[in-house]
Amino acid sequence: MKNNPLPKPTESELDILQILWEFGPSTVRFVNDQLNKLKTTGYTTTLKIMQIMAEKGLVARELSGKTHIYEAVAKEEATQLQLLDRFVEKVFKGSAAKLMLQALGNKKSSPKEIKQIKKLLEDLENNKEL
Amino acid sequence: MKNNPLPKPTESELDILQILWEFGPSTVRFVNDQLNKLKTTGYTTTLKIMQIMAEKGLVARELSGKTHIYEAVAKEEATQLQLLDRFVEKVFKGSAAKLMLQALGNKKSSPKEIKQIKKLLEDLENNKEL
DNA sequence: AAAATATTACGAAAATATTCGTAGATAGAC
DNA sequence: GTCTATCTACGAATATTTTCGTAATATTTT
Repeated sequence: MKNNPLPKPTESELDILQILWEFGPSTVRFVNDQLNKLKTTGYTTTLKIMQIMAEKGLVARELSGKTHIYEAVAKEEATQLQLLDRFVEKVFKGSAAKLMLQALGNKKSSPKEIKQIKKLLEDLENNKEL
Repeated sequence: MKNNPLPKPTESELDILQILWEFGPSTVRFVNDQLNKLKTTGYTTTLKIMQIMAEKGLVARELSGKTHIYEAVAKEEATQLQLLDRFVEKVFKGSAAKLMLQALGNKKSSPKEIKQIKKLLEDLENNKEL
């Protein structure tokens, strides 16, 4: 029994995962309709990518009548974290702090979000271990 | 006179930019040697990518004797920010706060870095505009 | 100057990702 | 049943990125 880590999704695959995360198990038709709110994509293109994702194990599918229902196997937080690690490594040479300083300094965050982050920082300061 | 925004660098291009940012203007030979500390890459491969980067405007080059000296045109902070924007959009659907919560919760940051971030957050709270 | 060494230019091959046409299968409407 | 709409499978075409072989040019060594 294989237990390989899931591969890094490509950009198109990530678009599809976002939809499956948001709406739960879906048909290709539904996913394609959602995708087309952002960019035009042919039905067979979406189908093909979802088939590839199934081969890679990023999604699972189950037959329901004549159509397949696709479900994300890659979990949202785990995938985000995997991509974040890579991104920090590649772009910020491993310095998550530098990333955050740039993100905070240049993006508007709501006061509520800022409070949330401050609280987390205090927790981090008090509790060296998390 | 053109003033187009610089294109998003590919992964290999980013590896090269990191070296030029760190060491300043360099020859292909030097960049390739540095790259080979991370992964094996043939000299002509590095040369080709740097030539493409010059076409795109990501780097500039100047002849010095027989060799070219390449220099980053894309600035480090601006490039990081450009990539960060894209990344937040694609992976976190635009929520920088969510990204930071994940990054803070899962990465170790030094106390000094945490203080730095806290200070920035206070500035953000006091001064709605930055 | 000839030989050895290092560099650039060019283009093609390989690897990866994306797009879509076409054919065949299935389900529902008539 | 037959017709129509929808879906899947398959493979090929396109696009992008990465890799590298080869030839031409220039520099250094002997």
